[in-house]
Order: sequence, then C-alpha cells, then structure tokens
Amino acid sequence: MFGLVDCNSFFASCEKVFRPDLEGKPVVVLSNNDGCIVARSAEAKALVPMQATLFSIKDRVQRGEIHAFSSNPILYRDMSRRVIQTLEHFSPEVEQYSIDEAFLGLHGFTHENLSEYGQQIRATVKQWTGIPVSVGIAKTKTLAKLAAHVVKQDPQLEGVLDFETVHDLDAVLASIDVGEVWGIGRNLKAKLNAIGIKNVLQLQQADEAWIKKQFGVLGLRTVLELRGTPCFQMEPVAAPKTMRIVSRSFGHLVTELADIKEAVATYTSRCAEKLRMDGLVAGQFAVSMRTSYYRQDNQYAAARSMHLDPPTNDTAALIAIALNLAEAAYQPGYEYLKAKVMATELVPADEVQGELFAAPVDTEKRGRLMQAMDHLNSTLSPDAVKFGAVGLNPSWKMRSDYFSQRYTTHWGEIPTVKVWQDSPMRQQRDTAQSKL
DNA sequence: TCTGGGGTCCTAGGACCC
DNA sequence: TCTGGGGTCCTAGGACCC
Repeated sequence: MFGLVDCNSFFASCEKVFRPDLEGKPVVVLSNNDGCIVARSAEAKALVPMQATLFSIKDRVQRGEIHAFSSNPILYRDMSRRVIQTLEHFSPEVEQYSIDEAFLGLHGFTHENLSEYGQQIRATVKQWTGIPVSVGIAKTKTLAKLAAHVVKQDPQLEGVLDFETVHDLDAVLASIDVGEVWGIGRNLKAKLNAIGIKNVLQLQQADEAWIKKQFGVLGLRTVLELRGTPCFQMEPVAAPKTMRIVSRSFGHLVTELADIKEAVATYTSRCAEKLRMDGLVAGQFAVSMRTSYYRQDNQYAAARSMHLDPPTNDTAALIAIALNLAEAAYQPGYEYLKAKVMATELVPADEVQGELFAAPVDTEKRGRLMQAMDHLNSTLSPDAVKFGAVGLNPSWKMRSDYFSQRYTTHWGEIPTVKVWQDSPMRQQRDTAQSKL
C-alpha cells in the first residue's frame, strides 16, 4: 500500500502559519517577479483563478480583500523539510516527490486501520508544522494520488481517503475527469477525449495493447496502476540531478549588455552554489536570453553553450565562461525579458579525472575559497560574499513587492510571541521561572 | 496591463558498430 | 536476382510533473 501526503495550498499555507490573523481569509502567493498567482488558500480559490495576473486582482489586494505575498522559496523549502521530517515518524519509507508532496510506503501496515493512521499523520503534521495536508491511500502511487485529489474535493472526508475502504470504487473513478490522472496532461487528455475516453474508469478499462501502441509504455503503466498493479515503486533515495537551471524574468525590460551580464553572473553564482551543494560538477554550460513571448514584434531568443573540460563548479570559472556566452548571444536593439543559465552533463565532483596538461591552477585552493564563500553565505546571509560581476545595485532585479518575513530561515526575523501581563501564558512562564 | 521557475522521462531517427 | 540481424549512442523534440 502507498500513501500520498499532499500539503493543501502549500505556499499560501506557509505564509498563514506565521500570520494567524489571516485565518479564514483569502491568501494568494505570487510567482517570481510578482507576475501571477501560483498558490491560493481555500478561501482564495473561490475568488480568483490559478495563474490570474496580479494586475487583475490588484484592486482587491489594495482594498485588503485578498492578501497577496511574493514568493519566498527559501521559507517554503524550510517548511517542506519540516513536513518531511514529521512524516518520517510514520513510515521507514518516505519519498519526497515535490516540494509539497511525499509518498509513504505503507507495506506491512495492512493490518492496521489505514484511514485512522492517515488521520494521525494529518493531525501530527498540522500540530508540528502548522501545515494542513490531505492523505490518499491506495494500492498504487497513481491511485493514491487520485485518492488525495478526491479528498480535496470533499470536505466530508476530513482529509483522508483509503480507496480500499470505498464500496463502489468504479462509481468514484467514473466521476473523475481523466485529466486528473497522474501522467495525463493537457495533450494526452485531448487525445483521450477525442476517442471517447473522458473519465478515469474508461481509461482503466481501455485495451492494454491499444494503449501501449497509442501512448507508449508510460500510458500502459498508468492504466496498469489504475487497475491496482504497481508499476512505480518507492524511491526513497533521490536520484542525482542531471541538470541545474537558474532563470529569472527581469523586473523591467532590459536593453543593455552590461545589465544582462550582471544578471547572468548572478544566476551563474546561484547555479554554481547549487552544484556544490549537490557535490556535482558541470561538463556543459549554457546561457540564453529572450524577449517576451507575448510581444508580436521585435522578438529575439538566443542560446550559446560550451563544453567544460575539466568539468567544474567553481563560481569564478563559470562566471568567466558565462559572460563570454552572454556576449555571444546578445544582439543590441532588443528589449530583453529574461535570461537563463543551465548546467548539464553533471557528474560527481569526486569522480572527475585530472587533466594531464592542465594549467597550474591550484584547484584545491579554489575549492577552499568556494567552501569559505558558501559557509559565509549560509551562516550570515545569502549574499554576504559575492563576486563583483554580479553588480552592486542591479536595476534589472525582479519585483518582490509583497515579501513577507523570512521567519524560520533568518535569525533576524524569527517569529516572536508576545506575552501579556496577566495572560495564562505569562503566569505559566513566571511559575516555570520561579521553579528554575 | 500582465502573463513564473525548475525539473525528468520517453521516442524517433540518424549514425555507427559487429 | 537479391542483397541480414541485432545492437548502442546521441540529439531534438515533445510529453509530463510540481
């Protein structure tokens, strides 16, 4: 048996944890650059569609009817880590599937009442982290995901559904749109609809050979999973990354090469940092930039890449390469919206072969420099030490006008609890102190 | 007016091997 | 006149996920 634990409205819930005054109020979290909505609290779901632009709700934000927050990824990652750590108390097999979802291996738990267990999980995560979750339980990962989807639609289920306890599962599956199935995206849904497959039950009962031919092995696996035959196992150990990307839209359109180079150097620094955290080095590095897709005229996009021999994760080396690539890709006369750097052909840093005729660069010394930088930046503040190429006061910086506090991820912004003179909490504290 | 960021997997087709 | 079988590796593109 598999469990799927899915955090409800995850980013919005993270913001709410630290703002109890927003309980019951509509909260949305914006994409990078405050562009559009990427997360909505339950209250906000009734008011605004996903991916609505900030612009389209700005009036209501200003009037205080909707509470908007800029994206705070460091906080969300920290909260995610806390949720996963909590889940590890409930199963020896926990696979973090995304920032807000995890599979739990429930093999050997079959004798227990899994619905009750799910309730226990839900209550504990809520108490320890403040994050509300939904739990789906079933014989396969695909079904567990579907169960969690059903849970979110029906408040009467109180956050947990074990498909094994459903009397008429066919009826439930027949009521779910085929596009909700894990692995069926927009295109496959259209293709399935065109041949009359509209709900999950129809897909589950489709002919195997025909599905294999039409939709390949992934399609076949999905159908088998819907029938209760596991094709996807637990993968508790994360596979090593195969690529690392850093890309951002600019706060406003950029025309100057100098600005683009600052942005590219900044993204490259971040990318190199990620590589070092992963213990990986890149054998290939690419830089790209483009104008807005939404403009009709004056469109431009370009990418340049370079082989790295030997592979590296050294920020200075990568910045030097990235700046050359940026210069090569840049064409004057365009208004650029976005730049991107991409590291690929990643291999473990300790498996790199030395170069026989390499220039006498002291790689060990450089490694220590990077270590020292990473240490300062992780303990002091994310940009305590940086390379000059990233610029001092970037004009292209993305918009982040609704940023909340960094709460659990910055010493200066740790939440505080006020204790009033005659409150029970104050009395408790005084008692505790006198005992001490 | 404004419209995000970061990933993985599979397939098809060409080049090449014995 | 007819001219095999069985592979691997690489790349581009398309699909999916959150």
